[in-house]
This record gives sequence, C-alpha cells and structure tokens, in this order.
Amino acid sequence: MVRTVDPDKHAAKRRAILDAAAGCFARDGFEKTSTADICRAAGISSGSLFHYFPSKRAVFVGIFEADTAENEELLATAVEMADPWEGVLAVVARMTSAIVLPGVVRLILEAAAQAARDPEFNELIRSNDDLMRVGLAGLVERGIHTGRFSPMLSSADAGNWIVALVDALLSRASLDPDLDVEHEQAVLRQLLTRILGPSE
Amino acid sequence: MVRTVDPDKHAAKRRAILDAAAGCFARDGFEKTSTADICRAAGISSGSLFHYFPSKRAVFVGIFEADTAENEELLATAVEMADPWEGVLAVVARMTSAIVLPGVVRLILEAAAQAARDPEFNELIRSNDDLMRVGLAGLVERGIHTGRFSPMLSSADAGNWIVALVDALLSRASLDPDLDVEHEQAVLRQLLTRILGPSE
DNA sequence: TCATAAACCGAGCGCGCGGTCTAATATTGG
DNA sequence: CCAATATTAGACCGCGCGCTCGGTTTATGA
Repeated sequence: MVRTVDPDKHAAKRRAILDAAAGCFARDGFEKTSTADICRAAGISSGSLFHYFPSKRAVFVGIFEADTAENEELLATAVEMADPWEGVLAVVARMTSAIVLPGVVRLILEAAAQAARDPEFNELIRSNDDLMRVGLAGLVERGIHTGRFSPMLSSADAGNWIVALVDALLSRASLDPDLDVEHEQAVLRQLLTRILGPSE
Repeated sequence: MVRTVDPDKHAAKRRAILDAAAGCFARDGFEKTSTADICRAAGISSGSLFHYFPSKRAVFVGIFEADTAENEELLATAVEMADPWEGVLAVVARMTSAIVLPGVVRLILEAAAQAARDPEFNELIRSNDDLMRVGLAGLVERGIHTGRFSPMLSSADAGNWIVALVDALLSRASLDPDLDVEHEQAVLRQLLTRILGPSE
C-alpha cells in the first residue's frame, strides 16, 4: 500500500461535519435542511459530504450516535459520586443545562418527531433514553439500599418519571422562550425531593 | 345577487379536508406530506384544495385552530364539576386519552417541532397550551379556597406542571409503543395526588 | 521521486414538490 | 331557463432537492 488513512483526521472531519449539520437541523429541521446547506455550513462540497456519509439521513443519525457515549460518561461519573442524591441532581442538572442552548432543544424535538416515523432511528433514540432511565433507576435503587431515599415510587418508575420531568421542562422551554428557567428548575427540584424523599 | 354560498357546506368540506390532512401529517410529517397526498386522502383535486386553503401550511394550522374550541369546552365542563379534584382528573384523563391514538400523539410531536421554527404557529400552539395551564391553575386555586387541596406548589406552578406531566407521558408513549399505559396513568395520578394533596 | 489511493470538487441529473391557471361543471336567485 | 357565481378538475410550471460522477489535487509509503 502506498497510502494509509489517518483515522483520527477522518474522525475529526466527520465530527466537524456533524457539528455543522447539527446547527442546520436545529435551525431548519431535518426536511428543510438541504445537503447544500450542510455543505455550506461545513465549508465543503457535496462530493465531500457524501464521501463521509452515505446519505443525509446518515448525517442526522450520526449526531445522535455521538450522544450515547456522552450519556454513558455522565452516568458513570454520577454513579461514582458518594451520595446518590447528589448523583441524581448532577444528572438532572446536566440534562436540563441544554435549556439555554435553544439549538439543542430544537434538535431534541426534531429527533422525537423523526423517531415517531423511522423505526430504526427510534431504536437509537430509545436506547439513549433507556440508558438514562435505567441509570437513574440504579441510582435510586442504591439510595434506597443505603437508606438515603424513601421514594413514593419504585426505583424503575422513579427513573422513568425523572427523565419524563426533564423532557417536559425542555419541551416547554422550547415553546415558551420567556420561561423563567431558574424558577422551573427549582420547582423541578422540589418535585424530585418529593418523589425520592431524600433524608436530611 | 344571484347566488349565495352555503356556509355550512363550506365549513363541512373544510373540516373533511382537515381530517384527511391530519391523517397524512400524522403519518408522514408536515414536510413529507405532499399536497397531492392530501388531495388523494380527501378525494379532491389540487384545484379544490387550494380553493379552500391558500397553502399547505394553512391546512396544517387549520387543524390546530379547531382544537382551541374543543379545549375550551373541556375546561368549561371541568369547571362546572362540583369537586375540583374530579375536575382535574377529568381534564388529565381527557388529555391523556390521546395515547391510544398514535396518530394524535404524532401530530402533537410534529406541531411541537414546527412551533419551534414558525413564530406565528408557535403563538397558536402556545395559546392552546396557556389555556390548559391557566384553566388547571384556576381549578387548583378553587380547590385551595374550598380546602379541597393543600398543594406543595402555587396554583400557577401546579397548573404548569400538570400539563408538563401529561406532555411527558404522551411523548414517552410515542417513543415506546410497548409502554404500559394503564400503569403510567396510575403513577401519574399518584404524582398528581402528591402535588395537589387532595383531602379525603 | 513517483505510483497510488484518499480526499475533494462542483456541474449536473432526474424527480417530485407547492402552487397556478384555464376551462368545464354544478348550483343558486330571479 | 338564464345569468351569475361557486366549485371542481387536472395539466402544467419552475424550482430546488438528494445524490452521482468524472476528474483533479493532496498526501504518503517505498
């Protein structure tokens, strides 16, 4: 062979394209974003785009594949924390931190809409979701065993509804840009307290 | 004048088109639904479609304009109920009843995605949402005054988060078709109980 | 240096889209 | 039955789309 590919450079370029595309998808939605838009945003030609990705859909999917690793990492650090209550709060804080990035929230909305119609993509999104749900359930479970929590729900239900509450906050933030984010986060924390019943 | 229009027939046809279009939008999303699809579903030609609506977007918007009246009616009947707790439960039951109609849930998702990108449409969706939120807050307020509720949140916050919880349940149902709906509804009711603290 | 594969470009293809237009037909009041 | 208007049909248009393809440039190992 006379030339080997540098996998790092390749991956870096892929990620650059994904980042540029994410901005487009967030602004205009999947269907209204043209491949030409992505090329412009990424500063490449259509030939290059389709050199890195087989289709527009693959670009969209790629964005969320990258998320999986990030979420795993987030959960791992939360699990390592001494206090499960702090762990839950950290996860929730991180999940809700996207509120101030309207683009991210729109992407999530767009993903939900696409997942409703694309079974394969649905599976990806759901696996990300499951990760958070079972991860949180695990945290809750641990808290129960150590006596830190006395929740009103089973650990599984608690995990599910914590994620649900976060999702609800995000989607409302996207609908209502004047939302008092700090206040709603405080209310969310109250609700979490009520659900998990952490001891003082 | 030599000919008057029959407004009832006109409105009926409009509604028929809206119903047909709603099915298309739910199945394929706004962008992927072509005007030809709508025509086929409604059994009309494109000439007729654009006689009743100026654009594809107007068809989409029309679907949700019809919802407003429905929601007002729902709230009105809830307010008339003697027990505010029953009123809240009735509203929540009605809002969550859409779970078993996957099409409706998908439409809601699609609307959320569109509203993120279309300020005028956003206003419509948000006004529907506000209606429910202040309506529920009013119910809670009444319950507080009559001593029926002793909520952990202000009536406004309670209204907001009740709607948020319902939204969360709907969007999760769309992601996970195997969801145990009855169970989640029961959990939702537990949460409501905890939030509102209805006296026995 | 030079052969070779990776990376990249951008013109262009075929297609399906939202919407228009003209003409034909149905429906009404007089 | 006529005049006037509402309703309908469907061929049609221009545009922008996702993606392909042939060719050029760039980087690298021998």
